[in-house]
Amino acid sequence: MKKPTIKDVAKLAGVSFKTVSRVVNQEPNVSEAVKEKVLESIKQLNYQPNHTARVMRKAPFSLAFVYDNPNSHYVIEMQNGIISECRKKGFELVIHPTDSRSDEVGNELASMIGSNQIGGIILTPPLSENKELVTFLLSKDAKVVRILSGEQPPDSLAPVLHVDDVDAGFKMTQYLLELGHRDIAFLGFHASHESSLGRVKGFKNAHEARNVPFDKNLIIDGEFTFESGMDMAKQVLSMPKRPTAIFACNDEIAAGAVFCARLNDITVPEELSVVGFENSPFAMQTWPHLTTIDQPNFDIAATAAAMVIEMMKSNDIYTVDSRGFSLDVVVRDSACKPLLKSAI
Amino acid sequence: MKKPTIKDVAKLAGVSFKTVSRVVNQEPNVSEAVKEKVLESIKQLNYQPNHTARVMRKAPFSLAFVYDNPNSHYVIEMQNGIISECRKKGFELVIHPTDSRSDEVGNELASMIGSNQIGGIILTPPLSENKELVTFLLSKDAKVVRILSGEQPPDSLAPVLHVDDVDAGFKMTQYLLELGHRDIAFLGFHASHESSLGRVKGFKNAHEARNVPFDKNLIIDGEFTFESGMDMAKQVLSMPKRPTAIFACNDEIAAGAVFCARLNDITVPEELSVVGFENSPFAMQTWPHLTTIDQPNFDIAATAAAMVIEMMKSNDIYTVDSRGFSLDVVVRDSACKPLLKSAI
DNA sequence: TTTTTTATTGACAACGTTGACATTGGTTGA
DNA sequence: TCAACCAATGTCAACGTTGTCAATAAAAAA
Repeated sequence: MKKPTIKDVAKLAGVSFKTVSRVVNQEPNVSEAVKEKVLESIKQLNYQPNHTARVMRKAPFSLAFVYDNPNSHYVIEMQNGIISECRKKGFELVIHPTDSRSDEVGNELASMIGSNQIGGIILTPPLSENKELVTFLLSKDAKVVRILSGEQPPDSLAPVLHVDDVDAGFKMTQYLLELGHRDIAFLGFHASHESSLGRVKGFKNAHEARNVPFDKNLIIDGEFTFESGMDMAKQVLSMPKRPTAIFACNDEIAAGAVFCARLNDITVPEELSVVGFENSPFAMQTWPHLTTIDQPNFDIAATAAAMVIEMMKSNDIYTVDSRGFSLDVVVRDSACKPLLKSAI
Repeated sequence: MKKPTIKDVAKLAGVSFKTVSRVVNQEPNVSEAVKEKVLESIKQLNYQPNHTARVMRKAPFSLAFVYDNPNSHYVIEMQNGIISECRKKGFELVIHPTDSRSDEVGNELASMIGSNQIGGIILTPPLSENKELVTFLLSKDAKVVRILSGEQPPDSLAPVLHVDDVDAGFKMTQYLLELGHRDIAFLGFHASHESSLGRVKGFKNAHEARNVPFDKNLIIDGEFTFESGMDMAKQVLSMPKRPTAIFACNDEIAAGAVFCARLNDITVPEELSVVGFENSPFAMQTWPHLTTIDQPNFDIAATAAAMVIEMMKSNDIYTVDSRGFSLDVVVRDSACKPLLKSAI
């Protein structure tokens, strides 16, 4: 009981296999009668076009999602967004986690492209920041879409889905300033991490917009992890003039900061407001629930997938436009008005 | 500048394209001199075998990872394990999240198999518990490997990677009993959830093995979520005879329970020990860090992938053996000896 | 009616690879 | 010396599609 081919269908329907192909591909110029007969035979034999043969004659129907990110929540949300779009369009997704520091990324991807498996690629930070990589992939005839944080990149190599970190950092800082905080620490600055650069920039901008001076010493370097969050909070909380609020560069750092505050008998939010960034599950599993920034990862990813697919389908120079996404503050319970100084 | 084919290489090396094919596939009976010449040409042209054409002539080189699981950490660990194995063997992974309650799963997968994209399938709970589905997939000539929790299934349809929940539940309960707890609540029983059945069974067995009676009312039904964990803990903590320990069916429930205890001014672990299951990131981001059960997801997944690949390669009836994985208690800070009753 | 156009269908090659089999030339064993 | 063998290489069909172009029949225009 072998898999039926297009020829089996043709034989059963009493037409040439080319006609069947036409019906399957919904090409014009097939008479209603024949079309019906063919469809009937297809159903009867439970025929399914051989995807592989089809790819060989036409173009790849797969795209790759490339990431180097320890944050499983982020990855899954992105992945799900991409998959949902792929399903709709009949494309397949290949997952490609990688180490952005290794030189192999390019070669690995090139080999997938070269072997005709992959037609399009979705790049997330920090890989999407690597222009050399993008140029290289472009030279291999792949369609590339980048998801980028931080500031809008100046180049137009490939479409960008831009997550406006500067604006989000601004909004969040503004929120804290409006609550009355004047000494806000920023945890998780990372010079090589584009999105942290953007968030810091928004942080600074918000201060300037309100004419609130900010202390550079309150911008702390660190990783995007819980442990690092603890360390940084420790640094900040032992300062002579202890800040009244912490702007953590992501929720894990925030969770670490809350944890550290608790270890030092500092109550959150009464004595210390802590806000996060990302709206990951951690935000809801810390006490108090974290006020944070929500990032519509699913939608971003789905849009990215739609773009790549569009680019793969219309193979001409026609370029899809870049898009920006703005993020919003999700108010929960980890930030409130600061206590009066005298009360501390 | 088109992609070079095997014929281009052949022309350059001055041999027939079949010989090139032999070199590429490392077949025997090629003289050293010729082999060297061909390899040289391959390098020079940067030739890459066309994966698609290869699949068409031989068998699929892709396998699918099918899951229906809201837990991103679990999914990513599994996924990474599978991918790492796929990389080694030159296989490609297709991710297939799905809704286990829908009837479409079978059809979706059948369509991937039928179209020659997928040769093997890795099924996780609860899909792996669905014998009908497994039988159906088997009938479509797919290689299937199941990852199952709970008790060893009696059938031998397809190889199983069995996670020994009963044993793990036993170990954890034993740990609590040894600490001196006698009133232990079990949060997160779910009749349709195989692994919860296994964990409860281990829970009961441990009590019986030590001749400790247990109260059936302390086994609470609920979902595997933070919110549900809070609800269940609330139920249990308001009982007249409040338990001294909580065995949560996963870390999220445990985190919810800890949270709930805190809301009720019950200190963990002094007044209430709470243990989790899974060793997810949440376990380290709750205060105190959760004592929990570690599940080697990466290894399990990698083994599963190795099995499917083995089955795909050796296409005969030769069956890969099922395997069991035992889990261990990770002792952290959320459980300790119970206070004397008089002290409560 | 005859010619031209158009819609429908089919024959055949091509995609890039591997499998089955044929050919060549050299080595072995009687 | 010659048959038998074997290693090395080549020829050609096949995999299941789609693209190109030709052939037919029907409809429209002359």
